[in-house]
Amino acid sequence: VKQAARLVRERGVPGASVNDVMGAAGLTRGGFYAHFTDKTAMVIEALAATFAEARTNLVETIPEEGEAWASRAADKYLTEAHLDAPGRGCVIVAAAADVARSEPALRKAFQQEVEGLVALFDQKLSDGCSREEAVAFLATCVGTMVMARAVHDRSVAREILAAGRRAASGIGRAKPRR
Amino acid sequence: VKQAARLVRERGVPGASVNDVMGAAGLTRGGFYAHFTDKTAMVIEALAATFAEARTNLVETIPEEGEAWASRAADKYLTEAHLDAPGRGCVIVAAAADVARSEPALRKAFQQEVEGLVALFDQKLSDGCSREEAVAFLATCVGTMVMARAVHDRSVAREILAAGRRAASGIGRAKPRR
DNA sequence: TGTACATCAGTGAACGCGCGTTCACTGATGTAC
DNA sequence: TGTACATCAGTGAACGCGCGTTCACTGATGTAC
Repeated sequence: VKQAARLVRERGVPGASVNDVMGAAGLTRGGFYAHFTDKTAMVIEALAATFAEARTNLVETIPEEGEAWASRAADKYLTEAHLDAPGRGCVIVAAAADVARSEPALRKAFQQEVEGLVALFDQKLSDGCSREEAVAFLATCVGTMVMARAVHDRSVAREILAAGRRAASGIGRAKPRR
Repeated sequence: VKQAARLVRERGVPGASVNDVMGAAGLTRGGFYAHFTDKTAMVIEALAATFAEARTNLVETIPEEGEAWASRAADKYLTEAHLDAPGRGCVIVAAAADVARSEPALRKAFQQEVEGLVALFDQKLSDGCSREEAVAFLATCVGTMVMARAVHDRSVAREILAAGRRAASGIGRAKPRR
């Protein structure tokens, strides 16, 4: 029944209506409250599922560490395939702006998931890098995808993705001494 | 009548209802179509107004160039004041995800505005920097603010802002030689 | 093995509400003569 | 200067629609005896 995860990513939190989620699961609207207390509860469960997916895709699947990890993760995340498949992509890109306008319960759940992801990133970047760089890596990836999705022409989207890939890849790199 | 600009940034595109915009302007719902052909047309005008604001705040107001500009612009953009005042803040943060799900006309207008802003950033970064770095600068700032807004605790938001500030400030910097 | 009953996921109609848009209208303004 | 008329921003009721949620219900399942 977590078609919710797909619809939240495709259409945002307000766009993922109870009707449509239940319909996508082959059920009718009324039965919803046998599974969730609330629409918010559904969104929170969808967050958990999609962040788990992200952990698998970006951390468990990429064996490298440090700079090499950052480079491979950025290359995997900032692709046209990801651009074109929001329903199977990053939930932060799709829903963070909605979460920002939502009730504290949802924001709390979101924060917890983000912190978990940052902790994993930090571990991967490890040597010589701080949590700060893990956060910056995530923010750069998210910002890049948000902008690439919003733009009209494919060529412009590609330019944005390329710029983001370069910037994010460099984050694990030892800092210039100056 | 561009209270629209404020409401789009506070509540997103679907959240800025025709009723509320007209109400905020002291008018009633029916008169809307004497000013705009469409809700989309209103959003497009709101975009134009808010991007103009951004150009003033981040380019015209900051005389420095190159690395110093990036540093000052990031410090100005990634503040708690901006975090707390979405209605007077960056429209990309508030609405890019909505634009990504909207009709081509809106996406086209958004793209044009983004390109204008990137061109200005590029000019400011000028020596030794490419358009690519102007794009990365913008993406990093946007991603940072999006995440900082969505998180629940002030302390976490502050951490994210600080990380973004550091990453964005470094973007005008001469690259390490390696 | 066979009957009686409790459980509970799922149904579908209904609720009150806000949305974007339309439409016949009002009433102040400005021009024409 | 004074009357007649066109313009058009703004009004407020109405439209069809989809939203989240509720509620009495159905019907398959599993347990108790």
